Amino acid sequence: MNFKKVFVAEDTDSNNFGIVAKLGTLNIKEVNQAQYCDDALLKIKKAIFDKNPYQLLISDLSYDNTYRKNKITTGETLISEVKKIQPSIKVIVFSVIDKQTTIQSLFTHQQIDGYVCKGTNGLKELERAIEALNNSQKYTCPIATASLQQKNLLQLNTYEQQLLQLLANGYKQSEISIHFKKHSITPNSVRSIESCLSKLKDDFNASTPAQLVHLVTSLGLI
Amino acid sequence: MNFKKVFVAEDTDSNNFGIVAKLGTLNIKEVNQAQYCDDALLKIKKAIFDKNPYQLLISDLSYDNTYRKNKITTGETLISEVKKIQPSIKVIVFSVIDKQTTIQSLFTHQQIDGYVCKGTNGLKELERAIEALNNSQKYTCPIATASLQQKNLLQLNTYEQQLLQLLANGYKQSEISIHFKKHSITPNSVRSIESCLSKLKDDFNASTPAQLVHLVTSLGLI
DNA sequence: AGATGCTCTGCGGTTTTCCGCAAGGCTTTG
DNA sequence: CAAAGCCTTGCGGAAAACCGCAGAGCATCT
Repeated sequence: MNFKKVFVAEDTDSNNFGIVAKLGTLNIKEVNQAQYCDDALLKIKKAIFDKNPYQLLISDLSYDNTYRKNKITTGETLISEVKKIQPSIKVIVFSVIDKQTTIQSLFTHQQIDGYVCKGTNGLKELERAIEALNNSQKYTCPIATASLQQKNLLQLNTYEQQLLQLLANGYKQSEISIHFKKHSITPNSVRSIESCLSKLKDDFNASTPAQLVHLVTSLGLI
Repeated sequence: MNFKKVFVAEDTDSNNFGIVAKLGTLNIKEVNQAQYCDDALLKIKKAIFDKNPYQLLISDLSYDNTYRKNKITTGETLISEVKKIQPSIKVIVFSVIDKQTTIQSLFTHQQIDGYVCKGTNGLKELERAIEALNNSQKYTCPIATASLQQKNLLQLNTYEQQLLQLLANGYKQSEISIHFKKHSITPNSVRSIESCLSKLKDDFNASTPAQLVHLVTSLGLI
């Protein structure tokens, strides 16, 4: 089976134009696009209604919603909504994000069929992904694969994330303790919070709370 | 004067393809491109040597240098090097970055002619920029203009940047003091460092050093 | 020259963080 | 059931950060 009708959801017009132009060279008859998730969903709905649905959705993850109020604001939500009305559609995510957790979550929770990182060879990888899907295979580009395979040493559980988030928001250890008690999150003694932070500083090779927060912030872990 | 020969330096192929395709629709005869700064400089040199130089350079700012060792790694350096060998060339920067300091610095130190932020309407803005340059005007897209016009309340001087950088790198106040003394940066007493941090926390509405570091990190100020 | 204002600096006391220690609770193991 | 192991918690002392105060140094103004 070869894709004949593909939809591209991507807000940045230079990227959008580039993807659509590339798909034009791949013997795909019909390529349409939207720069907003709401538009994308509408057009995909319309195609179903017209009994000529899209076979493949290529979607970005983050969208600029500054100048328009959109119901759907992220690629993940768009994919979820599209799958509700058309479960059979194939989905490739095309994004700059190469975070292990993000990619994993999309394959697990949204059952996407491919993940390609934008970059120097993004379009070439996208072409490979489409080929793979044509052969009923899933596809992850090399960068995404590398990310998925790396040992997740630097990953935070929910408790650690909450703790660091509060720390980053200016809470003192004693205030974090109070907050945890109020929300029944355990352990919640000041001593335990101290220990956890001490362990995290060890893990991340940080010598101060400030450095720890700097690291997890730049790594996008909180 | 209308541009006949334009060079595009942009590492992400989907963007690159999009820009080149767009320029193709704008009655520009010759458009060439590179995905690495070193290549870009080489090709621009070659064009001068062939007595058929480029009239306009459209360049990104950040380049992926993971899989190749390049001499020139940033757009700013590329522009600087290109201007050395061809001062008359016009330059438009096309980047996602919308930070006031970055944009200002490029107009001041590199004498660029236009700045366009990638985004929903990036390509349209790029077209306007080219038009403006054709009329011997400089151009900044609306997003960049907005960024330039906003009061720079949240901006750091060199001293503050250095201080916060050290803090983010795990230095204690006493260690920062020692470091400043070693590098003859004043004021360098622990008390002065305390005061400066206290003032910064006030400015940024932060109650702990950790929160302060979180804020300046997410705002991209360090 | 003296008065004024400013920043930088050191001191001392309070608050917060850090860290080892030991008691209590819970589960696992023999 | 007791022994062992692990986690949680509180305590106490050391280290670091915080903050007001006052003196020193320097430039400006009268």
